[in-house]
Amino acid sequence: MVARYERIADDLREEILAGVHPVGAQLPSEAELAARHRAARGTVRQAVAVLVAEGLVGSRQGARRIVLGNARSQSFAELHSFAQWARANGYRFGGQVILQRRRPPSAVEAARLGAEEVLDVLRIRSLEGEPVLVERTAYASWIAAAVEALPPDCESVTEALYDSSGLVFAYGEHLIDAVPAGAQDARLLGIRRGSPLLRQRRVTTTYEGRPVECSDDRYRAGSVAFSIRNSLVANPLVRRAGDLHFGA
Amino acid sequence: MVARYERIADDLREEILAGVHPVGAQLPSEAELAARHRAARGTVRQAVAVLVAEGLVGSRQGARRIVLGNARSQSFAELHSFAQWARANGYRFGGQVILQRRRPPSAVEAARLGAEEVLDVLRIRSLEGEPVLVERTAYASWIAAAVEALPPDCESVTEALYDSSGLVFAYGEHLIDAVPAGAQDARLLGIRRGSPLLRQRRVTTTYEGRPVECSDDRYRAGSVAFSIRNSLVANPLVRRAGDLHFGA
DNA sequence: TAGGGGAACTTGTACAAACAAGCGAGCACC
DNA sequence: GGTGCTCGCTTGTTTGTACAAGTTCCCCTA
Repeated sequence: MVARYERIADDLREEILAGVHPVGAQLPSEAELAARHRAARGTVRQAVAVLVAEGLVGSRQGARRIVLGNARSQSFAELHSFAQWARANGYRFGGQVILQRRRPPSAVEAARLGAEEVLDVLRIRSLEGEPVLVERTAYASWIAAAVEALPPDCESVTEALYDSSGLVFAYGEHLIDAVPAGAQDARLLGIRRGSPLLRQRRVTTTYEGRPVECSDDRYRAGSVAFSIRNSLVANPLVRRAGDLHFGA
Repeated sequence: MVARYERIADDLREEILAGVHPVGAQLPSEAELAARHRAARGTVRQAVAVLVAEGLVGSRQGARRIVLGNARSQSFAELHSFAQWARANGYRFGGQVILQRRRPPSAVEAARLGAEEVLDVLRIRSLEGEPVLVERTAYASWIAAAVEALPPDCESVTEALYDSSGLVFAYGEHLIDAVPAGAQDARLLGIRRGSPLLRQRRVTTTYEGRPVECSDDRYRAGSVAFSIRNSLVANPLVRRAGDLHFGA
């Protein structure tokens, strides 16, 4: 059973992606959408809020909403799971465990995962036949056994862990920066040492807030980029119009 | 006049940051919060939604909300404006225009800005006295004159343009990846050619959806990282495949 | 013609009420 | 002991109403 507002949001999104509402155009008013879908205004507002959060639509008090983009920007799953992202975008991809062992956690890992022992896994991932990603993940000990049970060439660890243990990765914190390739990175990716890599460090937790893994993913430059669409609305500027008449 | 739900959200955020609700702990129920603040449940829900969107709090049906983090994540202003980010974090910073000229737009810029001519500005930015950022921005012609009127060592272009023209950067689309430093990058940042740089390309528009600028910012590795906190429910960040013609 | 004043429209905030759906703890039963 | 079930609590969805606040555009006036 999908919620009413989700169906309305889906309808609207589809219209936007189909070009019914081109970029820069105005969306129908809440009242009109409410009438069209025979829903209360609150429900329509909830639907539009979804699109605003996705960055597809811009909204400000008093003016009609406008269309900001027409590309589907997608979900947590894509950001978290290389496999889900690659599959959703129709890429050929693969993965291979290079090294896997239990060891005591580093100071950072101990603080993040709160574990006495972690399962350290080194994976290499490929896209369209080319190696693009070196993944170093430390799993909390309570999930280690399930990870060890996976085949070394497991395509999607996220999905495999869900199937085998019902584990759901629900929240993540990500740090993105650039680093030069180390000796091991260079060998695994087939590039020169010191080449630029896009690094994504993350900590993932379950719904209950229990930390699951702590990972350091390094992408070959040019293979992958991160995209963000955002707006002032979520974090309003402190200044207000009115300075306008006096300022310069 | 601040909205009621914003005050409630601020209160809650403050409590979380102060450690009243430590990471992993449960938040008071909506009913309790409503009683405490003498507000309707809907208002409280709106307040909590803010924190959920910020990634501070996790929420799922049936269970009490839990605290996910105790650090504020990046705001739009911080992501958009180097100066505002640096100031908010208490860093010493500076800026200097290296080159500024009008020129015809590239194909990409023409498509994104819809202009016949752009103002091309090359800026270098420093943090704690060290040069960390090379900024190449193409401004749409309708704002070019205002940009040219700014002093070459203008600290915050965003704020200066707001003061002089009432211009507000409202929406942004950002692409983040890693690239090797070119000859000019290397010279300006005082690093070796080929060193890793964290690149943030962005297009910014006004409230009306009118494109203002198209920029290519390159950070020295190690100087800056982007941080994102997300959940299964909502997240703003998306991964994109390489070979990225910007915005296509 | 330029500018001010409104009126109509549109989104934002707040309250109240009701039901649906999921979670967790405790209880009874085997 | 453990398994399954029920019940109360909590969050999710939906509707309705009222007012506040900002935008847009037309019309009237100077």
